[in-house]
Amino acid sequence: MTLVRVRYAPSPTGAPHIGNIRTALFTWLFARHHGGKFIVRIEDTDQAREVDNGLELILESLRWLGLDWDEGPGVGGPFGPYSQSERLPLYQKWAHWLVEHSHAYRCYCTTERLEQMRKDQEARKQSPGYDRRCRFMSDAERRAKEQSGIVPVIRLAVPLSGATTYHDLIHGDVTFDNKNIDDQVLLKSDGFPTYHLAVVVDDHEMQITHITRGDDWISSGPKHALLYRAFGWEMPALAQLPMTLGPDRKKLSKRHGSTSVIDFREQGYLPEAMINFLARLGWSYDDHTEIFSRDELIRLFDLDRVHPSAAIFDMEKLNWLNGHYIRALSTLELAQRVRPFLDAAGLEGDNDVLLAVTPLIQTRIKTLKEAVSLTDFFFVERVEPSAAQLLGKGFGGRPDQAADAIGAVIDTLRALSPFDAPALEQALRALAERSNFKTGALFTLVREAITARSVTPPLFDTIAILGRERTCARLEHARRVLQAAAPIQAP
RNA sequence: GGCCUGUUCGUCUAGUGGACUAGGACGCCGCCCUCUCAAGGCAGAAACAGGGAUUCGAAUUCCCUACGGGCCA
Repeated sequence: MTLVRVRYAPSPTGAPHIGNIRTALFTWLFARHHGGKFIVRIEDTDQAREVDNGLELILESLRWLGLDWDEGPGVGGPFGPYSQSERLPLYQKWAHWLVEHSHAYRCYCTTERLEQMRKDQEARKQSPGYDRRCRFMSDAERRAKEQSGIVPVIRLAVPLSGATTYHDLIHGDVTFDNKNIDDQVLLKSDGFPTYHLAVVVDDHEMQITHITRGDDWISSGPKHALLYRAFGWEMPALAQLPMTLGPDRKKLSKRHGSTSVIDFREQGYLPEAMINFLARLGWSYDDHTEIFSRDELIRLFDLDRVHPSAAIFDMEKLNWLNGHYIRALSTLELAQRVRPFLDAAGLEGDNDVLLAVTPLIQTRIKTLKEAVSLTDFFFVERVEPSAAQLLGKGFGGRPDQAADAIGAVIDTLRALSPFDAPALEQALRALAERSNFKTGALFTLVREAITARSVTPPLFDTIAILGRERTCARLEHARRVLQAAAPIQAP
């Protein structure tokens, strides 16, 4: 069995989106499962669409997910260079080889002529495609064109009849009538190859054994099959993987909000959750397993269990998985991963406080970023609940009563020892009973007073971590807010 | 528009002619737990796109239609 060699071949046109990176994941898993090589090749021949830091965004995405590459940018390898822009002479050589062997020809048509042709075809409701005017030129005509200074493009000479079939590991045999295949441009007049030429030459030169790509390339397959045949090269196995669609069933794009992998990192998703989620989008192992570690995926993944139809990106399921992986972390690990998000929010978290708070939020957050809104009140000096917030439903029309309740809580806390969660719970429940407050109402009041939020970690743990002094200071402040809101008492 | 491709609960999927009263997961609904919110436990609703054909028997094979998607402009 020959060594598996597969490649991920992105264009540096921006941060890779989730569908694109899933193809990378499937490719990487396939390589690792079979003990083969995973190669990254940069398809940067379309200079117009390139983005400045495009390459860095690609590598950053791969690194974050832990998809390491054996050959490519930064690591080199025996088949370099790994950027197509550095391989132009190679494409030119093979393009001319094709012309010499009559599998391709020079085309001198101007863009104006091609546009006119296209318009005519449209007007006549014909399917668009090059009309092959330059394919059957006499040598004299050709020489005249050359002498007039026109720089030709090189086009593939597609057989005029018959059909081309290629095999796809996901879709089976795919057949196209040759009459429906365009005489595709292979080499542009500026000497740059088109995708079709470059991908075939590179995959062959780099000894790729399996081509993996999105199935939006299905209709380009015959051109590639024809090229392999013309060159006399063996075509690699082909697996055209299903697309990822947005909730509206359209090809995933920026229109669907944050779709780049980097965005997900910034929103607080874990790479292990992302990998698990992406792997299960279009692939399954059996009828019940949902959670897969990276090692399990490497062991179990193969192309034969990839589903052929497109999959819709399901944010809810990602959230669930992310929550699952967050819950599986140790306290220390979770605290370490949360820290950068606190920093980004401008909260200087005391380390001991963070470590104490982390277990309280572990089952309550689905993303690391959510830790910020759930814990920020621990890391600021004071909070500012409004009177309306404090009163809530429990003390609806009675600010005076609420203020008295807070006073009683302060007295209780001042006298309490030890100042820990069980003691706090016991004392405050006793207070509620003796003062005829509903526990829910009292606890909600205290919660709002010390956090200015209606959703928080468990109250007694929160108070214990906040400490007696800060808790009482916040309660005093809340009492003043309530007193200010209370109607003037009759003398 | 032409060509190609796909179609099992809302979503991701299991299913390769009889074990299917179609299984699991997310989500949803209800109950339990409960200081809020989660997590957790239990229970529930929810799908073979439609029509033909093959077969004793079809989610599973074939054909047609419909719909979705992609590519070419």
